[in-house]
Amino acid sequence: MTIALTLKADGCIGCPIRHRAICARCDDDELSRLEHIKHYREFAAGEPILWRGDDMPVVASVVSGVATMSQTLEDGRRQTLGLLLPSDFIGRPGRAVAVYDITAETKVVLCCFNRAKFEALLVETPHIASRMLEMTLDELDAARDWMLLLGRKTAREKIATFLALISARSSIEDANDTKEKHITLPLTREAMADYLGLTIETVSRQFTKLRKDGLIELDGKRGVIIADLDALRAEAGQDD
Amino acid sequence: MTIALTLKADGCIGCPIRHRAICARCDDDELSRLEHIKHYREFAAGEPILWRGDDMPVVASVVSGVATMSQTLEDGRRQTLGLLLPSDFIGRPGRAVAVYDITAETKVVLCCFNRAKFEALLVETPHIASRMLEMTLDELDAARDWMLLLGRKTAREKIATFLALISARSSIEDANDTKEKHITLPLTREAMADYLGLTIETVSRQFTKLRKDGLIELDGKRGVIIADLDALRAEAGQDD
DNA sequence: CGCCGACTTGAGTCCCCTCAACAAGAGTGG
DNA sequence: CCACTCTTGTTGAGGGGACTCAAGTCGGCG
Repeated sequence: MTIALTLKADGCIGCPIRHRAICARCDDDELSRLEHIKHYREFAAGEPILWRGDDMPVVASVVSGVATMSQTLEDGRRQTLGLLLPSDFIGRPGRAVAVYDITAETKVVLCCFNRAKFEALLVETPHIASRMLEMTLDELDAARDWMLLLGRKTAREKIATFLALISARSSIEDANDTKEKHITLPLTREAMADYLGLTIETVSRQFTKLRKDGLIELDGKRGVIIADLDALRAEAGQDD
Repeated sequence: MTIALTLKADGCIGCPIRHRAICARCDDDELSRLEHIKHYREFAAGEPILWRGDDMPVVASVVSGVATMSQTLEDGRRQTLGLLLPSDFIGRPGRAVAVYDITAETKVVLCCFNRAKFEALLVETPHIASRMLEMTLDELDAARDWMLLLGRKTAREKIATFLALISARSSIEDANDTKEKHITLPLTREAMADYLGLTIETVSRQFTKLRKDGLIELDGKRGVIIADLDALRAEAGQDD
């Protein structure tokens, strides 16, 4: 809710997501135009960022932290539709009202753009429009891959897939590629269950089983040491 | 495999998907440029259109018929990722190799464009690029809605959702809005099972149960009479 | 007529869910 | 420092919904 003061001078140069986000292909001129309509917002872990039905005066890029996008049935059954990691985009051009809930799972910093002004830029600057299309197509592929997991994979395969995913994601940041890999889960058991289409108890049981089978070790609530990444990937049930 | 001769003179004017497909916003000039790089292809019911790993020299719009996009695990478990109905787009700009299988479920006619030439048009004509982005965002929403179904809905809710979907889709074409609504399923039981993340037996059993509960009547293998659409929608488990 | 594919129905099993109790921290305040 | 609470996670027992395996039905077609 408070303005983030963590990014020095708020400059796009030196921004951690400068080369991966919606602005990735912008030249200096385009970047300065974006810079004029942007502002940062920060959310605490667990804080709702957006509810379905809310007005969306802004679109945004995730600068740091992890958020989730989810959808809920009348009786409370919830399905997380995707993780929102640094450089991911929130909001849809041309849409004034949110259709999904967005929740900060850790402390999250967003780089927000006034929606109307962003839409104008989208029309005027092909570099933003082409990047927008590319990112949307990537998200579509990710959503479709997740449909296979939700529709067809077993609980064990789901957990293994998730761990392999987090492992791959954290490799981008950490360069240390030792055999035994330590990762920090960005989600609670409940958030993982919502993401994987399981219950919290099943998630917990599968973690225990993978530990007893020697594939992983647990280090507190959020720490996981992946003892054998290849074996874990084999458990994930690859597509043909 | 054979060139379609069903569309008179192959003209875009009078094309059944002229105002819904990727070309929806094109002016006369843009349309004639598309017209120069297009050709029709026809596939029989059950025929594979594309396998994962195939080269994709073309992108295409579905002109008529129903195709499915699916993904398969090593051991054969298959998940359909989406229906491809008239006006839907096949292929991804910038991608030379297919990542999903595409199968004709009924006789299908495609309007194909050379991929390289289409990509050039995408850069040059903003009307195509903006429509492409809009269609991709719509597909992303549809995929996310389906994730809720796959992850959280019961078999009965899945079938009810599917029937309501087909009913809504066929309403666009048929104007007759009688109380008792007759629809023709575009998929076999097996294809429905793949789409809904179920087995063929469970699909069959749920159809029988809905019939015994008086919500639908069955008319041969492919015909369904929806006795009470509102009740069916209530069974579909709406989101909040 | 007989075959074939698509569909239905039945019996039994299993994976995951539900309900419940318990454990392990992390704060909080006296 | 410790008692207390609250949140988060683990583990157990039992049940149910969907799956597996198997047999039977139906309609279309050569």
